Amino acid sequence: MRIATFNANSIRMRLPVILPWLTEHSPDVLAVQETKVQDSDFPVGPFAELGYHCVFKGQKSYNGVALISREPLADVRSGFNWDDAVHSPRLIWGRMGSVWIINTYVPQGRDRESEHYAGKLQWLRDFHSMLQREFTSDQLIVWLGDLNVAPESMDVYDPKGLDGHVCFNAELTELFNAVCAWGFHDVFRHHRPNPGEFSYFDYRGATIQRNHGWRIDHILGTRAMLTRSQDAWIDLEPRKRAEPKPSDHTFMCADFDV
DNA sequence: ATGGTAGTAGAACTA
Repeated sequence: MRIATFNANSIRMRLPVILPWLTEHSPDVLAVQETKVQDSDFPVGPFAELGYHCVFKGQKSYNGVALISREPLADVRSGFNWDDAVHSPRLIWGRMGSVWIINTYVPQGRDRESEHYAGKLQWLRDFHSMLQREFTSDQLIVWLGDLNVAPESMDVYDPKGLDGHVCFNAELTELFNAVCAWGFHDVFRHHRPNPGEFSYFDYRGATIQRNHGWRIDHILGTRAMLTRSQDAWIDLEPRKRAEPKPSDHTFMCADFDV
């Protein structure tokens, strides 16, 4: 089973990137964040032509998540509570056979002093509660998406200069590790232990050429998924190209013997 | 360099 994640920064603008990538890499499931489209306007047709099914929860302009899969997903839910209007465009999950796929777009937080950062921390606590309520850690579960957390110093290009950022600080790391202690392991890092591997590069400042990136997109798995994982990688090619226009994030992908 | 770029909007906002 091949599972991938991609923050599209508008799924409609990114169709020329996503559709060829699906054809080339044939993931069983692609989790997308920042679709930036309300459900009535989601571009299901182009994915159907490639044989992919879509479930999604979005809104105008901001946020929005989707799961794009070869086979239809079962037991699809979004938000912390079914169809919750506030949280749904950031959380959608479903089941593919015995494997649960949880796709999240964790709030970025804007700045440390804002209520948005406090909301980010609360969002992670609510997510933790959802895990405890809905799942057990002995299940086959993948948690992936744009988590807006760089867990370790090696996950940012300048750990000294960026320390304290809303996506890279000790308080956030502690909370993130507490959520992961429920039962999630870093599948990407397990297979790629070396520094310098990033999934996000700011549009501003030729960051991709200098490898000035962040690893804030993640593929995590319960112990049972980690032991079944075979490989994981980041595909930088779509971010490097000028055309078709890239997202500021790129694809992370993992293979599992399931 | 409190800048820079991109997307959604159709002026600011979010990232």
